[in-house]
Amino acid sequence: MMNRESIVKAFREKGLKITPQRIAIIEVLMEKNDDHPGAGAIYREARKKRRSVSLSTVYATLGELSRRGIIKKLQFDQMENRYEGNLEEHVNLICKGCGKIIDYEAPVSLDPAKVARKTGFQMLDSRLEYYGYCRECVNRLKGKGDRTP
Amino acid sequence: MMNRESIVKAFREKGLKITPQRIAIIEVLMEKNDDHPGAGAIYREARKKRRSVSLSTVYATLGELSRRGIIKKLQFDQMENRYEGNLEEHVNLICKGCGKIIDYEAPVSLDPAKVARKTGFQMLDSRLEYYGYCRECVNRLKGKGDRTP
DNA sequence: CATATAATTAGGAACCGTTCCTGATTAAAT
DNA sequence: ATTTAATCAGGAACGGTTCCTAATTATATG
Repeated sequence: MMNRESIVKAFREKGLKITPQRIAIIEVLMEKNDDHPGAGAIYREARKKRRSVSLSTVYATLGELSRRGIIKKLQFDQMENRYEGNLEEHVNLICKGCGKIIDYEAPVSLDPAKVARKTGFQMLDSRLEYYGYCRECVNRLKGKGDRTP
Repeated sequence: MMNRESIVKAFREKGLKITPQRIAIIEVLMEKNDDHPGAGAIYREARKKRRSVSLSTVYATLGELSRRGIIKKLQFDQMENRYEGNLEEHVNLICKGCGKIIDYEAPVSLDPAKVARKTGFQMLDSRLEYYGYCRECVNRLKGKGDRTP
């Protein structure tokens, strides 16, 4: 995750304006990075810092950030999309119970050159996710007679 | 991918009824397995076999099949969800140009025991995807001056 | 084969996170 | 201070998916 100054600098260099709303959103992203927050949570947190932030501004800013590769957008169908600042290749462990997302560092990347040779496919970005239950949810579901949570 | 008979058998065993609509949907899934078709495509193909298939029946049947682990539902946000019969652990190479999904067999699985020991997370199912451009789209985008497609 | 019953079907309404659209506002450069 | 291009807020629109209901149908049983 970049720090606030480097993001502001990147914004200026791209010709993007530094607005109080964007500052608030960026701060939320950094403070809540471990939570992999969704647009809704970012909106609620950003409004605590500055009341005049609209949901469309949050979406616009998150779109700008992810389009420029400053953050990564994790897209889901059943669950709202989430955002993360950790751009290193890693596995996301996603809890089906509470939605928590845990970063797990592990060397599971494919060799792009080998993939291209075998299939002609040019890899750009990856999505490595395992779904299951986090420690807390496993404990919570135990004792309820739920053998296979 | 199971064959038609084994799916029909599994249906009977679960107490699910064998209807012409379901037969049509299952046949489409087997014939178009390599396409990783979405609900819309399955609906259109199934109607060719039997006119009296509704979209809601397609969704209901696909839901039944994936809930029972007979097929796997690949969920997306921007793209319609897709379904696949290949239940072996593999990587899906997903083309941003045309939506094609290529199955790539590679040993990229994590060790569930090690993950559980380090994080307490109980892994259930995985999602290993790489996004990029397939051979055809790379060729198509070349010559358009599009250096980085 | 007739009947009872539980399950499935068709069609449309509802859902909801996300995107799009507009006029009003604001930051940045000169 | 002025100009101009970009951003903001609010709400409408979107679209794949899910939910809902009455009508239909498959299956088991005698």
